[in-house]
This record gives sequence, C-alpha cells and structure tokens, in this order.
Amino acid sequence: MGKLTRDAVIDQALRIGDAEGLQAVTIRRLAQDLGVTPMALYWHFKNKEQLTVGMGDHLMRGFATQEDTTRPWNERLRGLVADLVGILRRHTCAASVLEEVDQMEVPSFLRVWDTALGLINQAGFTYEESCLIARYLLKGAIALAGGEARDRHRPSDPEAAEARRVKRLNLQSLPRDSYPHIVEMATPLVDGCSAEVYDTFGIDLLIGGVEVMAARRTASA
Amino acid sequence: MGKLTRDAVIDQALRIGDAEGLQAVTIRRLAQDLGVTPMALYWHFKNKEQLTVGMGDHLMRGFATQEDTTRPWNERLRGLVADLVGILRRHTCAASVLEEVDQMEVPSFLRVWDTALGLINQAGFTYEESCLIARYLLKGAIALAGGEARDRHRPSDPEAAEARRVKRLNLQSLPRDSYPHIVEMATPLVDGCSAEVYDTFGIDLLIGGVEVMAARRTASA
DNA sequence: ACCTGAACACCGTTCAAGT
DNA sequence: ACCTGAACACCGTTCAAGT
Repeated sequence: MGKLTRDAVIDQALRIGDAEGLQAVTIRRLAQDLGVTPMALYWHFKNKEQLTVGMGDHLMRGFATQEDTTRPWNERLRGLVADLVGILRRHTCAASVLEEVDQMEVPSFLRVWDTALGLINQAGFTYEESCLIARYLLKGAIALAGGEARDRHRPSDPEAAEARRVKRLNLQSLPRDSYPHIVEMATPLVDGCSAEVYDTFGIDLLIGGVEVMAARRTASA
Repeated sequence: MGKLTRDAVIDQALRIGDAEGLQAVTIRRLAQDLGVTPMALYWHFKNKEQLTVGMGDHLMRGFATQEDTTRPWNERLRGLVADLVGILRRHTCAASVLEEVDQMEVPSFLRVWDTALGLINQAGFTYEESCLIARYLLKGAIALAGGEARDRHRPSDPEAAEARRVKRLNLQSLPRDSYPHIVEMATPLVDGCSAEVYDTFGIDLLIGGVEVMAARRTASA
C-alpha cells in the first residue's frame, strides 16, 4: 500500500477541509480516511496545530508575486492582495486555516508578509505603522474572502442553500423600525456579492485606505 | 446558595475568557466554577454556541453610538468604529467571541450592523457594496483589536512576555536575504503598536478606505 | 524509521429521572 | 421550573511496544 507521507496527510486534510469545512478535519477522521491509526500521524506531525500549519504552508506554496520593481508600490501591493485573494478563492477552507493558525508560523505565508511589509514601508510609513497596515491588509483580504462570493454557492449544495434561505427569512422578519437597513438589505447580506463586485471593489477598498494614508503622510511632511 | 441564572453563567464565562482565553471557556469548566453539574447549563442555553452568542450579546449590550444626524456620514461612521474598538479593547476575549460566532446571530451586534449599513448606504453606495463595506469595516475593526496594543501587555503576565520574546527571536533568526523586512521589523511585529498609533491610525485607515471609494463614486457619476 | 494498542484526560450533548 | 446521574460519541495526546 502507499506509504503514509506528510504530503499525503496534508492533501487529504485539505480535501476534507474544502468539502466539509475545517472543523471536520480531525486527527481521527484523517487517520480513518488514510487507513491508518490516529497515532501514526504523530510521527509526521508534532501535534494538530503543526498539521494545520502544514495545510497553510501547502496552500501558500504556490504564492509568488512577480516582483516587477519598476512599477509603483501601490500597484505592486494591489497585485499581492489580488494574488492572495485568488488563492483563498480557489480553496474553500484556506481562509479558515489562516484564521486558525498563527500566520507567522506558516513559512510560505511569511513571504507574503515580507513583501507586503517592504512595499508598505517603501511608501513612507514608519515601522510601527507598516506592521499595523500589513496586518490590516492581510487580515482584510482574508475577511473579504471569508464572506463567500455568490458564484461560490454551488447549486450542488442544496443544504447550504436552505440554510441561507432560513437566515434571510430571519433577518427579514426583524422589527423594521429597529433594524430598517438589515431588513432592506437582507438578500445581499446573506447571499454575498458577485465575484465582479468582489474583485473590482473589495480590493480597491483595501488598497484605497493605504493609498490615502500614504498621501496624507507626504502631504503633511 | 445563589440560584444559577443565565447572566451568572455569562458573567463567569466572560471572566474565564478574559483571563485565560476563549478556548478555556468550556461547559464543564463553567459548571465546576459555578458549583453545578454540566447539564444544568443546558437548561439556560440550548447549546454551547448559544452560550457564546450570549457572551457576545452581553458584550455589545453597552454599545450605543449617539446618533447625531447633523454630522456627516463619515464622522458618524468613524464614531461607530471607535466605539466598537473601545469595547473590544476593554474585554480581552471580545474579539475572539465575535470571530467565533455568526455575528448576525448576536442581537445587540445587529444594531451595530444596522447603523453601519445605514451610514454607508447614505454615502451613495449600492446595497451590494454597502454589505461588502460593512463587513470589511466590522471585521477590520475586530482584526485590528485582535492584534493587541502594546499597553495591553500587562507586566503581570510574565508567561506571555516570554512567549513574545521567543517569537521575536524566531523572526530575527530568519534568513536575512529571504525575509529582510520581517527581520528588520521583528520587534514592532510581535509587540504590536502603541495605543496612540492604534487609535489615530488604525481607525483612520479603515475609514479612509471607505471615504476614498465614496469620493471616486461621486466623481465618476 | 515508521506504525500500533491501550490508555488518559478531556470535550459537548441526550435522556430519563429526581425535587 | 430547575437540576442531577449515567451514558454516548466524540476529541487530542502520551507512552511503551512492535516491526
């Protein structure tokens, strides 16, 4: 039989995570799927946290923004965020993984942090500010990706569709005088936005904040 | 002895959560602290999720931004975010609670959502955009509050200080040529930023993004 | 080097039963 | 109405032992 390898474990973990959510990824479930004892996994991973770190590392391994140093910092920063969002979009459980683990423990994600820090610092911010902005940007991208775009509701999942229907009805039946806007926007709230809005708008929003702060900085200097 | 009441449970849950982190809040631990059987809690809460929702609701109960409708939308939006950050700052576990539960299930947090949606929509955004922005803003505030400000490192916690020291050393011992900026900024990265930077900068950053998008919108219209 | 068996110390939750 | 006892089905993890 195929030997149990670190990568095989991570592959299966991602498969489960994408299909059933990260909370379905347990040591015991994983072992069962791989036809092995739970304790076998402890040979390849120190503990479950390291498994999750491994998942994150695997996900971010493909991340490589081309460093075209001729372009201005804000365009390059936008490219970085767009690439990150792209990965998060392709794997359903990617956002949860990065929320669960300490991002600084994921080697391949450190490359994202480093290039982000460099670009932001280059824009004229102090070290302290750069750290704050980088965290805001990366967490922001994850937060945006966490709220699924409409296209990701695959019709093949009637269970989730039903859950959304219930949720929408709950919001719509709130008292109109206390929660007028929630009642009004119940549908876009639970359905999320289209991928186009997501791309052109969500990323602009994140980068726009950084740009305007940079502009204020040089204006007052 | 004092009867077991819903509020008593939530109070104790918040006490544990603030002192030892949200993961230390378990049904069984809670029951033990309250001198009662674990199953007793199920009379007051349907399940653990509802307990966490209760914690979130309790935390956000004190939230009431004065609705000074004479001020422009962006100032009012800034006030809302500042108030939210204020609450998250006062309770160590507040951010974790709001990350864990479905925010839309927390009644008192729905008031935050509603006023945010109203103000954003008033700025001229579509429904879809408003939902996206509101999520970005609220999640962004939580993300910022999640990374602790320097002042919150109480000297009374030498264990956490030691953990930060180890973390900083780990970052500093990364290869300088692959991670130049992380090595350079290791200290502000693990220590977080000062409360002043946090307030004046972090919130400006969030609001700035919304303002600039609103400006672009009316400019192209 | 790589995996198993048995065991430990936890979880959340249900359900019938007590008062 | 409010709480308990006993039990179920899960967790992650350790440690000695097998090959």
